[in-house]
Amino acid sequence: MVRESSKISTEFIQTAARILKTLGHPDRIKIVEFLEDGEKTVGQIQRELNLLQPVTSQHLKVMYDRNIVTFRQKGTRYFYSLANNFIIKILDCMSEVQEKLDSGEWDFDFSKIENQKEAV
Amino acid sequence: MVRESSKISTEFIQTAARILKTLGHPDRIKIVEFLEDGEKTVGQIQRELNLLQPVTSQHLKVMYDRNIVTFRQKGTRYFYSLANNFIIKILDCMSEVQEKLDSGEWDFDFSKIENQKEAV
DNA sequence: GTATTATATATGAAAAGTAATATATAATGC
DNA sequence: GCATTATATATTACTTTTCATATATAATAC
Repeated sequence: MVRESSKISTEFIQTAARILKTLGHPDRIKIVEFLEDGEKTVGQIQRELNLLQPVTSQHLKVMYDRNIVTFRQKGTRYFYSLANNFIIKILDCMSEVQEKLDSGEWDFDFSKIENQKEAV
Repeated sequence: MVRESSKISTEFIQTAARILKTLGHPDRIKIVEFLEDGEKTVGQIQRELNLLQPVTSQHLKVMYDRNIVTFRQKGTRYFYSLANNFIIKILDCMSEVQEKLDSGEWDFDFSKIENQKEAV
């Protein structure tokens, strides 16, 4: 459970950075969390998150291009699902952190980073 | 170890997105990984990653603003260190995934997402 | 006090990401 | 075939990020 300081490979760092960056959007986190429940159509996702259809498709396309989600097509429906275990790991990680925060075991100064104007 | 599907709160999603996005840069992942070893000065980080000094400071400033790193000043030296446990969790997560990939237990199509031109 | 070292800040250009509007495509129901 | 439904793609304006160059600041060594 505790990290052994085995260096992360350069190759994996590239990939990980790409994935973390892509998941660094609230709606995309919500989408993958929703998909953890099982495959969903674009319409289901759109309604669940209250997004515009093209925006939903755009997020899914970006995530498909980066190997975060995959899909199967059935008629006019596209059923999207999570493409790999890394994503599930990240979701697990977020859940664990949320629990620690909820239980008060960890503290986190949300105010410090939210709704903050970008720098550099 | 297996995720209980307790919804992640909207508030935390905002924060998590911010953090994931910020860590979504190869050099920044390398920096936090280096910091896991203990606090480091800007110069140490710069030399370790072979970056320009202002670029190093810029990365550190962005991460400071988003509560990923913190620092103490001693003379002209700034000693940076990790600011919270969430970051360590993410590093753990990446290590675990790397191990699974190395061991062949998991497979991941790196080619699919690397050096790829952006889409929308 | 002058030079040097360590680091921060300012600025600007180029690249990437975001979100909206409009349009295309393709399957389905009638 | 025609309308409808589900989704993708194109385009564009806007915002943010990234990286480099230049400069400022402040402590230290001499």
